[in-house]
Amino acid sequence: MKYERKIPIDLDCGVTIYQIMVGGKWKPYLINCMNCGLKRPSELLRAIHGATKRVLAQQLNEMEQMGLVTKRLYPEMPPRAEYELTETGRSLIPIIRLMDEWGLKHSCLFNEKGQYVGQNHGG
Amino acid sequence: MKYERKIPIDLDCGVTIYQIMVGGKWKPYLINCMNCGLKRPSELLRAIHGATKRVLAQQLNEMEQMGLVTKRLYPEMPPRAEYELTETGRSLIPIIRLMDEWGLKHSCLFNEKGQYVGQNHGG
DNA sequence: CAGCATCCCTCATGATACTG
DNA sequence: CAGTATCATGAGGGATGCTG
Repeated sequence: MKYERKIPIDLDCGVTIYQIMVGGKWKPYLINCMNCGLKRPSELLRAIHGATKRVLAQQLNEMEQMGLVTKRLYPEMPPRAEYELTETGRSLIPIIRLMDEWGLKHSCLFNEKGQYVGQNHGG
Repeated sequence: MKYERKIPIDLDCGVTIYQIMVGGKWKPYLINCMNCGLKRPSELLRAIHGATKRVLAQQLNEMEQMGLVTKRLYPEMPPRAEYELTETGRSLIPIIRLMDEWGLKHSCLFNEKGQYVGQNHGG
């Protein structure tokens, strides 16, 4: 098994489990993108601005090992791959949806450069 | 040079905002702990196993700047401080609760050492 | 197009010590 | 007890190149 933890985790704490399984920087975005069905890596790469194909592939691998996504590889040329959320993966959608909603509700605290400005009703 | 602050953040993506504001390793735990009311740093330190007071203080500072907690410092000796969730901070509780529930539901995928084992080979 | 290996930088965090 | 500065580290992930 490739996925090992050096530090023993606290199994009583669901947040810890969650962070291990969905903690990667891009996993929420990946889950979001795959919400609407099968996705190819190139699609995901285009959709998720700022990520490289290396990280996406890596995180997709982790998610596959964790049982969050399934992978289908077609033996064609050029190759084609498709990823899809498993039921477990889909069960994360509501959480990520909440996160997204919460974030959007507070996006007014940031300026166009993405810097935190706090209350910006000053004019 | 080549490595600049990668963030211009995507304000259209709530997940990004969320990760900026609540992305620290210990912030969910802190929020959880403060759910039941005022908390002193020493309490939080005892409650959150594995964290050092340095990180907790740091993340509490960030959370205060972000408007997630308020801090009350008593000019006593020895000093006393109390942290409390703001309304914004409390609005995160449902999300963290969901994360916790989700994680607990899948904690069976890990063994006692916190290593991922996939299918739980029962008892 | 998909996947992996390599190099190496950055950042958050851990450890420790000091101040008030 | 609370808070901060300093130093060390290691894991994540950005950039690039090769393979089929």
